[in-house]
Amino acid sequence: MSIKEKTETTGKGVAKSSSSKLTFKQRMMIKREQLIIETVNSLLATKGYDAMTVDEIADTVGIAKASLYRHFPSKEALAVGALVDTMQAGLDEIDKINLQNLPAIDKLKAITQWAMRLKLNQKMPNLPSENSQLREHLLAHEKYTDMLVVMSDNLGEWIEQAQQDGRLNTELSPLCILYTLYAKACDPVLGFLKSSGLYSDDQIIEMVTKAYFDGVGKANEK
Amino acid sequence: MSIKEKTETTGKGVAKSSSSKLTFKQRMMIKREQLIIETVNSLLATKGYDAMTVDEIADTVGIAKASLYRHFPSKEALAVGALVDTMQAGLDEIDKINLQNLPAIDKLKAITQWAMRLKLNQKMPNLPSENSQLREHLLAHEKYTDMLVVMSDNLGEWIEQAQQDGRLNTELSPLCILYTLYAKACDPVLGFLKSSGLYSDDQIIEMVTKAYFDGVGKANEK
DNA sequence: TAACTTTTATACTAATTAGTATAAAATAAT
DNA sequence: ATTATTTTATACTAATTAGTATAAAAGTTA
Repeated sequence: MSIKEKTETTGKGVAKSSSSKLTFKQRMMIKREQLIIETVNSLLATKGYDAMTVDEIADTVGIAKASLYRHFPSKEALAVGALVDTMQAGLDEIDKINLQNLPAIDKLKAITQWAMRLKLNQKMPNLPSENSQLREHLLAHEKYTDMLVVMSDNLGEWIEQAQQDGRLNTELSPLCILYTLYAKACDPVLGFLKSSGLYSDDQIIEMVTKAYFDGVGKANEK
Repeated sequence: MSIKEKTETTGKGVAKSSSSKLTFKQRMMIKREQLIIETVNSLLATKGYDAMTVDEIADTVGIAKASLYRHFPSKEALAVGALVDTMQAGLDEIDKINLQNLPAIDKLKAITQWAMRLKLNQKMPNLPSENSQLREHLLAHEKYTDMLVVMSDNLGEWIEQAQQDGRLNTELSPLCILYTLYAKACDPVLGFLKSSGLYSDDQIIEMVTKAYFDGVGKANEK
């Protein structure tokens, strides 16, 4: 590889390189990297990290394994890349929601439903289990933890605002609400309801949203 | 092994053998099998099926691997055994709750909290992910699916009763409520809140119960 | 004590899989 | 057309791990 046109990718984001004009090759590189990330996310969503194999990723993307390792140096880097990508998508969505002038409670509903739709479409990677190697790596990955902090800060503001607006249960600590919100992104209920075949995706999202915000108990004589 | 005192175990439950009088050896066998199951459940709770190794199980229990394979013929059988055991514990708990004369809504709260406490104590095995081999095996295992049906029937009755009592949200289908209830048994929120170090187990259970039944939204001006 | 059974430690196998090496094929650039 | 670069297919390695074989040690029964 010649030095003068080093493509500088491997999950670090080609888009951020100095020159804003990209060569055709670089654009292809980005495109393929996106395809890889999507594939990994889908596999993480359906099989989980351990059961997902690198050969499988390469086959699904439709490139050789060697080419895969040209983008990402290891299986873990692939997974971290996918998780970072999903996190970035979440941050982008938060920005988008912030542009609209909604009450905080509706912002919270919007981001929750965005995450649930991702999960329903099997694009939301499963969280690595508590003792996994991946978990450690992820929490050691500065970019990821930074994004997590930014996201938590944003959501935290919404939560506190919604509580001040009297639209969120003030008996629950903001932290507790934050965590339950994150949990919606990996709620197995969505998959259960989907596989029952009784409901459309929209119906499922509506039901679970209602259950989450209004509770399953009867307090809803609005 | 002599035929006349074949111990007849490997997860099928020694207790059900013809003679009600058990030899010392048989009782030891049962005791050890319980220890194995507990260990597997704990490992399934913390690491998940894929990351759990058979050598690890043997080491943790404190017996040789060969002895482990005398009880269970495979790693999958170990996991299924553990899951069946947890399911049985749930059914037992349901029976216990049914003996008390509680309103259906309180029965539902009781079983939910029982499951959450198990999860908090890392005794609740993680559900196998959607595409896993284990999932298939589990759903092919008649005993397990039978138990699942019995449990669902029981919980379903409670749910419908609670709805008739006007204590459960009737806008949600019983199926939806059933699934959200099952999901509480593997809710990552419990682990998050615990690792925050801010709350006791009881506080966590109280918070999550409140969030679940009353909702995070503000409808609770009782 | 002697015969028998079970457990253990150890070492093995066979399969899987992350990651690498390499040479041929394909693609791009001059 | 020729040269340089990238991709691919293939085969390899080293590590892990489920499951088995075996012989010695421990324990049980007569």
